Formats: sequence, structure tokens, C-alpha cells
Amino acid sequence: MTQAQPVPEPSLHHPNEPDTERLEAATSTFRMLADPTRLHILWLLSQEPADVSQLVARTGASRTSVSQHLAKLRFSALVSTRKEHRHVIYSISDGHLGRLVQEGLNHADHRVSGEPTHE
Amino acid sequence: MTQAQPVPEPSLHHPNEPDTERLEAATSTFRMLADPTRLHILWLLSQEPADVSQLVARTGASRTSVSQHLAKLRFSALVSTRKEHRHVIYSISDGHLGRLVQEGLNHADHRVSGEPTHE
DNA sequence: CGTTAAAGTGCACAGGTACGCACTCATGCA
DNA sequence: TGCATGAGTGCGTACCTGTGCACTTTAACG
Repeated sequence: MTQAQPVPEPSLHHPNEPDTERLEAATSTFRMLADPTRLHILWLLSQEPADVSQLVARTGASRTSVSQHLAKLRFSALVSTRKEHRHVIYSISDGHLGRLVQEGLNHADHRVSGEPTHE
Repeated sequence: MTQAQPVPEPSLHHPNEPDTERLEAATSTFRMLADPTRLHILWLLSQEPADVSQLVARTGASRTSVSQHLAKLRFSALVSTRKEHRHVIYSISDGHLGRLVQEGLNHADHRVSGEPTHE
């Protein structure tokens, strides 16, 4: 168990240098957010749980596509499932993720709205 | 110009459905964050501006790789440059981006630390 | 039972991307 | 004017990923 102790290093103004493991973990999450269909799915799930058919209808993507994206998200443990009768209900497993999705969309909004950089 | 007024819509618990344009803008940003080297570069730049050689040294990547990643970031307008003598100094152009990077790393941290989902 | 709907999967193909190699461009300095 | 150094680029390659088609699996309902 690695202690949560701050860095023993003297170098400062570096909160804590992200090591390879952290970087890859973060990029693997970002990679999941880097597809329009998947991002749309995650946004929908961040609003409320839904089954596959609803996601298909709301995203406008094909069943195959949605299914495969959901498989990836499940495999990455970003979503969780529960079964209800004939339907498989998906939900976001981590509240943080929803915030990340929203922030990404906000950031995009600012860039689309024309604002050069803002702050 | 679009008013900052809240949604005039009756539909609720949907802050505002992201359209294709927004989704693609957001994913294009996320795609930039979806590479370890690039994420490392952006994290370094979120701490302080740096020139290419410093970034090469700190990331451990090849000059070619760093140069090409910087080209993409420049093209995506996520970083800006200024020249100083022989050196090209890169900096993050948007403060929001730094936050996004940091949140991604935090999220990754939680998943690496073993915490199942947290919250 | 058989039927139908919901969801998931294997396969093949197209498109994108990260990287290294070799090269060029630009600039400060002796 | 050379020359060394910092930075950027074209190209080829290996790899990864998103998608559609066809098929299978599972389970409710008559």
C-alpha cells in the first residue's frame, strides 16, 4: 500500500507528477469519452438510467453500435447494469464521470460559442 | 446573441440535450486528452509554460513525437506559442482545459487507488 | 411448445493515429 | 559567412477502433 504522503522531493509547484500508470489510466478514460456516440450515451446515462432501446432511439445510432459501445463502457467499468424483465438497464457507475462529461461539453460550448478562450 | 436565460423548454431533468455539433466539439477535445504523451504535455503546461526541449526531457518521449503532438495541440488551439530567442515557449490557452486534465487524473487516481467507485 | 422481442457477438473492412527515420527550416553566435 | 542547435515536417508502417452485416443467445408471453 503506497502511502498518500506528499512527495519527498524538494521540487515544488508540481502538485504531484503523474506517473505512467496514472497517465494511462486517465487516457483510457478520456479515450472512452472521445467518441460522439459514446459521449452521447454517457450524457444520457448521467441524466437517468436507460435500457438499450432507449439509448438507440435517443442517440440515433444503430443497435449494433450502441451495443458495442456499451460493452466497452461495461468493460471499462464506467457503467453498470441491472436486469428488469426483458430489459437491461444501464446506469453510470461513478458520479465523477458525469461531471467530467458535463465539463467537456461546457468546454466545447465555450469554444463553439465563439468565445476565444475565456479566462 | 443567445441569452444566458435558463431553458425556455418545458422538458426537465435534461439541462439541454447536446446536439451533434456540441458532441463532436467535446469529443475532439477529449481525443486530444486520450494520449499519454499529450496528456503529460498538457499537464506540464498546466503547471507552467515550457519549450519543446523541456517537454521532451520531462515526458521522456522523442523529439519527433513531442513536436507532432504539439502540432496537433496547436492546430486544435489548445495551446499557444510565443518565441523567445531560439526557443518556442508553449502554454495552455484555456484555463478550463487545465481543470479538465486535472479532473481526469483525479478520476484515474480514484480508480487506481482501488476505490470501487466512490460516491 | 413455438414465437417474438431485447440484447449481445464474430467477422471483415475502412479510416484514423502514433511513432521512428530522415530531412529541412530557422536562428543566434563565433 | 559558416556552424551548431532548436524546432518542424513527409513518409511509411504498425496498430487500434468504429461500424455494418449476419448470426446467436436469452427470456417473456401466447
